[in-house]
Amino acid sequence: MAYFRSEAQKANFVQLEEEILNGWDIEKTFEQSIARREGCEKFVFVEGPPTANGLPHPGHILTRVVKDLVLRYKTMRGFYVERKAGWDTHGLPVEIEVEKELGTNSKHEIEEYGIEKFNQKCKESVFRYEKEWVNATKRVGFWIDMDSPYITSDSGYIESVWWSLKEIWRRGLLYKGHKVVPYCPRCETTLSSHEVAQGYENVEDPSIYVKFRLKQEQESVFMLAWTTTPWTLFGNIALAVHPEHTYVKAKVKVKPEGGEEEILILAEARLDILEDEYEIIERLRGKELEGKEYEQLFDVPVEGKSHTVINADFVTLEEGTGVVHIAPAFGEDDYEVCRAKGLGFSQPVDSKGLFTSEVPFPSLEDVFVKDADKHIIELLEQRGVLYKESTYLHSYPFCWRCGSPLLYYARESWFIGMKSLRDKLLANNEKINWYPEHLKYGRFGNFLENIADWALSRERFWGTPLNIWICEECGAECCVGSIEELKERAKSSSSLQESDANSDLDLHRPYIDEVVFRCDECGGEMRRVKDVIDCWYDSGAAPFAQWHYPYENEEFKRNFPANFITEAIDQTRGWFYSLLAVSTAIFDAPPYLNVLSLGHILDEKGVKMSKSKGNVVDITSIFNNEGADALRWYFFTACPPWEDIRFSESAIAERQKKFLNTLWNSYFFFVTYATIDEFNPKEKSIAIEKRSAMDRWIMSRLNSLMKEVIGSLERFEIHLAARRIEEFVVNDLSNWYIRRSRRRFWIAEESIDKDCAYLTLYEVLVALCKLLAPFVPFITEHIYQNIVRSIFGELESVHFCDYPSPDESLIDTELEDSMELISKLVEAGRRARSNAGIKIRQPLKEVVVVCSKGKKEKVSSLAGILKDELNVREVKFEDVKPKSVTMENYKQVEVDEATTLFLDISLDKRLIEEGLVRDIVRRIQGMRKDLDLDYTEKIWIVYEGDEEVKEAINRFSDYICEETLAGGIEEGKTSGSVEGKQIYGKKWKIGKKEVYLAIKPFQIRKH
RNA sequence: GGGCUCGUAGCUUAGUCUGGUUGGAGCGCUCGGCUGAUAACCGAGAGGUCCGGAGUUCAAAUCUCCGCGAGCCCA
Repeated sequence: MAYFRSEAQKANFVQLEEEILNGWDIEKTFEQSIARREGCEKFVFVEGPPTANGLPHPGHILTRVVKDLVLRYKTMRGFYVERKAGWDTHGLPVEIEVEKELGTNSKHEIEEYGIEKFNQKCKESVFRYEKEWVNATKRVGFWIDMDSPYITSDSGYIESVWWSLKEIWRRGLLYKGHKVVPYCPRCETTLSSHEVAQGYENVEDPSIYVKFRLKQEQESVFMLAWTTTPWTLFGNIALAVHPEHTYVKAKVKVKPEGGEEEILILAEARLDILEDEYEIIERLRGKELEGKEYEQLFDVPVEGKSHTVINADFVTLEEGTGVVHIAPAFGEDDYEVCRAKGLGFSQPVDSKGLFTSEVPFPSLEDVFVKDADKHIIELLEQRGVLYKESTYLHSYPFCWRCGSPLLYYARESWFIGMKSLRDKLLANNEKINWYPEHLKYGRFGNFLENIADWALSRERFWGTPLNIWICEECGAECCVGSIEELKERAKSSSSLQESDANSDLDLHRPYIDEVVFRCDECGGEMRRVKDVIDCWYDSGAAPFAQWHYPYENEEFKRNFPANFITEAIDQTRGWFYSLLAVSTAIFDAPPYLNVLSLGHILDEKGVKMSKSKGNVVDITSIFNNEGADALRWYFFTACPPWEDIRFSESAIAERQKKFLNTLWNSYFFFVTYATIDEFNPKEKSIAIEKRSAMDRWIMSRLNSLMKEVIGSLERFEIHLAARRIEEFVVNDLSNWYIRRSRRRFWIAEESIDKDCAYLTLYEVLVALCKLLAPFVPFITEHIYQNIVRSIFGELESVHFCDYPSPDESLIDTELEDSMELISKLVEAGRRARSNAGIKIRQPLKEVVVVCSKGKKEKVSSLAGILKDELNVREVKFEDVKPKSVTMENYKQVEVDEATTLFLDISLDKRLIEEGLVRDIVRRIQGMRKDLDLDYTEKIWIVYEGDEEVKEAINRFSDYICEETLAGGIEEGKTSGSVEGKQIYGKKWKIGKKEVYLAIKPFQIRKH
């Protein structure tokens, strides 16, 4: 009886994977794999929620397989690893997709279309590709619970987010201010940085040097400033100089027409921009200029203090004059520095990018700012404050949708005061392990050091509504933290809509906008701030909001902080930050303890794969051609997980050929012979120490491998673990152990040695299967089902097993070293043969190894291997080269400094005869294969040849028959058929001899 | 413009932290061999400005600085 199912020599991985997926589905293997670990120590994972309004990209697949690897590994290591899927549903990216569909171009048009209908569209759009996501997730083998995911637009989720915002508000960390944002005046919307990055173009802008006259000076003294955006001069509030740089007062020799001699102040390092002759009359530090007042350029109303020289570290000397024109309405740094210095603000531009009536020139009113540059330059000239004018080539952002130049523009915004939490952020970051490590104090740490307040609000539609109500009468603020509180406070709860799916309230706009409160202070009406919040806050709240904390809090407490999260590097300032920011603000604790940052996927040419570049490889074709295991294995072995990875279908196919095929071949070899011999691992038990050196060697290698793999995985050095396994499979197992041990499996009779070989190979395959299960879950499951579950039924899946742990007592480093030396000697011997032009099939008399006594002792027990591999009758080890070893008869090859190998290349009649016999055997084997005979099928052989051939065959007929499974070999002319059975004959040329060989299958088969 | 990371053969990469034999593999290429794991394997060969330059050192792919190129993040 055969204990294993026979396999095809050539694996069909795709079909195999589909069968496994089906099996997992039926047996609920995923669910069971978690349930079986209930009560064990938890390993907490948080899924970074993707947005399903586009197709999954290879990069998404990469993060999914890395997550899967780690979670499967931890489960096998005995942890209880729950995995809740999540969907990110809010935000501008979603709105833009819908806008494209509707053809709308501005907020105004959306409002006309109707916020209710628009948000409904967004809600639908966000799950448009859910099916594709679910399919790809399952197909690649990512085990995650997609039946009860967290969804950021669910009322429960929003309620938790509201709770957290109220916590922040109560601590006085949620405030209203201005933020300078990239803004499209035509679409009347702010753009995310991602969108801005898409639209940079090189353009020529005016480059002008403007003179600002200092007050309270005897002579005409001007600060000389440089700008490429003349229109922002109407918003000028200050001039900034660097406190430490050296500035000069330069007396310009040429008098302007009708004017007096002028003195210009600029950085000494920028003096070469002056076109006229000058004389330096004074040098001073930037510090000394601070506080000087200057005359306003144009008469624009300003609230607060203004028009003084200030100090700022961001001033550089690489371009301009070292004096920077500051307009807080139009620049981020400008805004920040003015805020910090308590300066005023002026905004002479409306939300469409047109000058308002605050500009003291009727001709400019309602003119688009970018169109006004020329006119403004003329005005400056008329006033005599334009020093110099030219043009400047630089990159400037344009709206990727409509092509309008973007304006950096101050908008009213709600902020979370992250700056005040800076030290806590840094302290919590200390508790996090970053992989790779450099991110901790590098990109991420630097970012935290310079953290700015979080601009939380968005003047948009589809998002978590900002839960702040303001009294129209007295300005009192109120922040709502739960649905209960909302209902209580609402004047008329009839305006709250029931959503159709469940009876939860729909907390989105426009319904929530209708909810009006009565002010506790003055009895007036309180209305909600119209904004929604940044969707990054939504996902940053995932650790608690996915459990609806604090309204149902048991799960959260058990799942905080996370042990592990991973996403691509671009999330450093995205999700990795938003998680830490929210968690620090609310719990003052790190939300995750280990974070693995992944590289990006590049195409074959090393260019980042992106939709806009059109170089995205279609994942489904890989699933259908190479399969998920091949894809996974490629991702794991190609490079360290944190580096960018080049990706192409051919690279995956290559990896598959190398590794998966070899693994399959090893497994196929075992199953094939185990079936022939009816080997049953359950019935055999032989202690390792009783097995051969080869067996003990592979077991030692296996246990060393386990140690290294576990070590690497604990450090997320996935590539090292995977590459080590690949080396083991290809070099140690397939190319050495199995190749060397083949003959032990072929022996027909029962023998202890054969049992040892079977048991060893079986044990290695089973352990390897478990070791590989987190990496390539399909093929390992397939192998496990056939060779383990069918025999030892207790664990139904390889993914229920414990991860193999090394048995130190089986690691024999001395044996491993000896084998390595043997392998070196084999290589050297082959080199010698190759040099001498003698093929390996030709037996030779002896090989002499000259080496130290120590080496001899180490390897002499393994000399048989060397004898076989080199096809020599005898192997000798000597301390010094014997006299009999001469240059004429021996080929000499250096192995290492202290070891030399001499191969006897002299041939006698007997050796030549043996060589001939082996050639004949080889030809017959080839013919068996031509007929596609079963490995166990017996044959008859008939031959024809000269006397020498006859003699050789006669002498070695037993050997020939044994090797070729022949019942007999006889001389004779053959043609046509013998005993009615078709005969297969062929004329061969062996060396200079012609030999005719014919074979005929036996009637009776062994099976 | 700033920060971080990366740059080794036609391609994918090891080695870089901790300086020290002749920079090591795999794929591909050329030649030879082997053949019951066979779309596998073994041997030999061609192929390197270790991105460029400078410095430190007895000694630099490795350490330092300055460039160049790529990727990401931020302006």
